[in-house]
Amino acid sequence: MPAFQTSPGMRDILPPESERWRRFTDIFADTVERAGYGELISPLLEDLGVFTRIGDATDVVTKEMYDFIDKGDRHIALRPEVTASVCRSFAQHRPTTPWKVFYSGPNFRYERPQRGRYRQFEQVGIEVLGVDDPLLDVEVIALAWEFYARLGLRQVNLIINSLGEPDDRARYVEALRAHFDQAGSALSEQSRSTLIRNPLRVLDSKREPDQRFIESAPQIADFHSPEAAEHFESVCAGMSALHIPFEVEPKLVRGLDYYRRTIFEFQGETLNSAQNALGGGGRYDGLVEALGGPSTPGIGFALGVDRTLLACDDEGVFGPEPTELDAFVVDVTGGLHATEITADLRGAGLAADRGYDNRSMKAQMKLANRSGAQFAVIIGDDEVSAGTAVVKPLRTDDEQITIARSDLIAHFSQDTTTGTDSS
RNA sequence: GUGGUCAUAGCUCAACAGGUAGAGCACCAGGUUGUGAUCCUGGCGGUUGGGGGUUCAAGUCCCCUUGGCCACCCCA
Repeated sequence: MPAFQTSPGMRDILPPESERWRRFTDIFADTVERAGYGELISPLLEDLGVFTRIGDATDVVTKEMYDFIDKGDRHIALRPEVTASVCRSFAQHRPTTPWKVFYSGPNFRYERPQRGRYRQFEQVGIEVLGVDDPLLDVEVIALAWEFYARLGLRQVNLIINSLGEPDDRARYVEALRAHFDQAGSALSEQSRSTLIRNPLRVLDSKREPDQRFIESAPQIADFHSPEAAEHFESVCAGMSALHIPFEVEPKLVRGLDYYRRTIFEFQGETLNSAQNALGGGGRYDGLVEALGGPSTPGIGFALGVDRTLLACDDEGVFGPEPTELDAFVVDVTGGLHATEITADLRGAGLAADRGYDNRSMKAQMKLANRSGAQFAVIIGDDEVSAGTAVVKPLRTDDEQITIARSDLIAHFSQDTTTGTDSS
């Protein structure tokens, strides 16, 4: 056992898995940049107050926050999510609207880790501030949908709901409270304490005794104001126009208190664990104001990288891809020639690696094979005295050839431009 | 935070009812006097997560501790 290991819920992402992570964020960035979103790079640390605005009834704020006092007596927290930071940034810089941004990076929540749930976890997401249009809701959801499609994921279920305007939501919460109060002690103990803090969340309970009360609970749709109902109808109509399959789930409430009106969640069909939420989001029209900015509508989503990748594993899509090398230089004359040749190849824009420590030819050829390189470039005493190099194909049965050292770069440049074009 | 379960070589696992640790893969070296991916041979590698206890004897039983996983909770 090593002297040190990662602390709970933290882990190293090693190659080749890390390459897949980067490709994941690259594809995400490409997807949303084509829709007019620009990247916002915001701090991992914020004033604690930025996050307490998320809502004091959410566990994310009350018990999962990593916070500390810094040397200047400021109360600082590691971000548990990014939406609040985006709104803080908007309130601080007052960019012109619509402000369409995306982000990717780590977030921190102090929870008990398990598969698909870590204390440091990666999310990608987008946020749009300053637009009330329900067709923006459609665009936002559709971009997530498109991203899943680009990864190759097929077994993803989209569920949506509307929490109504703040007043609708408040009336609904009271109705729920009254409903569950009737149940009295028949309700599970945990749900009874949840009921005091946040009646909406009782709908999330998976405990058996609660189920029949959840079944018979009032429906949010009955509390929608005409405006909220119209907004939601437009969202559904837009989704249908794009032929994106979705399901309206009246019991979907989501965890963060700032949500208003449209909310949605993507669930992985193949993930039968409790951590099946691949991503989710919704409208949070009051959040910028709560952070000291002007009254501004907002909507966005966040997608969990870990869980999405787990779903990809289950579907056998978007696997790690081995790094591609054009050449691996085997030099059994001490290594100085390999130093020159790899530098030349790399300088010409080719991908080249080499063996070290002047190991035996057999050992270096094994490395060459394992490296995934297309060709081995072999330098021995004969080649040095003749001023040549041996080029041996490693992926085909073609014969190796001997060419002049001076022709090496030209040979490879030609071969790779006419050869495998992976783009 | 609560409950359950597990922890043996770098990885995946084995070791009858307590008797002093083994395989496959990986890695290294040879078989092939310059040439990998196959095959054969050999080698490296573990104070059995850590600490304490019971016993003549503990990977195996008991307690504590650390960590993983699962469920609750919550969410990505």
